[in-house]
Amino acid sequence: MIQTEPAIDATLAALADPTRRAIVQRLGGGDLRVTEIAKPYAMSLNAVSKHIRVLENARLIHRRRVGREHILSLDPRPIEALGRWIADQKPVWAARLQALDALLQAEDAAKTEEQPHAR
Amino acid sequence: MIQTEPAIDATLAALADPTRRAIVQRLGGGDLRVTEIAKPYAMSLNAVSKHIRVLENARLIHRRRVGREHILSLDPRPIEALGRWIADQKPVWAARLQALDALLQAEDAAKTEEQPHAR
DNA sequence: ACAATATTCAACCATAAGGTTGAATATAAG
DNA sequence: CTTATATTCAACCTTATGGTTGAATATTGT
Repeated sequence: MIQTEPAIDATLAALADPTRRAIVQRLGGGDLRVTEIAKPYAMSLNAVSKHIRVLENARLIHRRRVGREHILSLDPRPIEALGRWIADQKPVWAARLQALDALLQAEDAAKTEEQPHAR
Repeated sequence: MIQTEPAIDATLAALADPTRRAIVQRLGGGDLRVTEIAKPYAMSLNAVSKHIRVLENARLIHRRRVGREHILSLDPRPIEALGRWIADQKPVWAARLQALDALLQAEDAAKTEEQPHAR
């Protein structure tokens, strides 16, 4: 049964961009305004604004308006959900890891064999 | 210091697609050939072949040719690395979660207040 | 040798993603 | 009231993504 979890889709897609992942990390240290978030980046404020919007749609950050400033807070819950998804798979993977190890060793051996006492 | 981890980029981007995530999950049960992987999907074999290529480039699966068949094995290590990345952030987020809880409660209260003893 | 099977390559298409610039909006400060 | 600040909206551009179809390649079975 092929399960499609749309929430995790958004989380993964949002985190796949390095700029956005950096923003998430910075927000781990505390709330920031849009302009503050944008400061370290070479790109335009508008581009950062868009990234923020993506993170917001993925429910990774939460926006609260205080006057003209928009203050962003990190909401770690979707990432924790992702962590749980990964943790859940772990037992399944134990067997795969072992099989893979054997496989890779065998391949390396074969590759070495390929050029017999290479000059 | 804004750290950019290109390996994690690829892992996240590869997993962000539901088809690819399903493939990863199926491979958790054991190795499969390309055609076998493609079977449950409505899309063309070619499309699946492309997805497989993406997973391969992200080092999430490993391909071994046996005659005309290409046998794919899951390599869970990049996902485990992702799990570690998430686990590493966890302590940082504890504080954020608390702050967020308070914030959301306050907002709900404000929203309820907005319509005083709504009819 | 020939046909069938397993898979990729190549070209193409539509839409999404990430970026830009310039104008609009909302609030704050002089 | 006027100006400055914070932020988004809108339009546009380029490149990436996910999909298609048709042909090519490699291997296996008859």
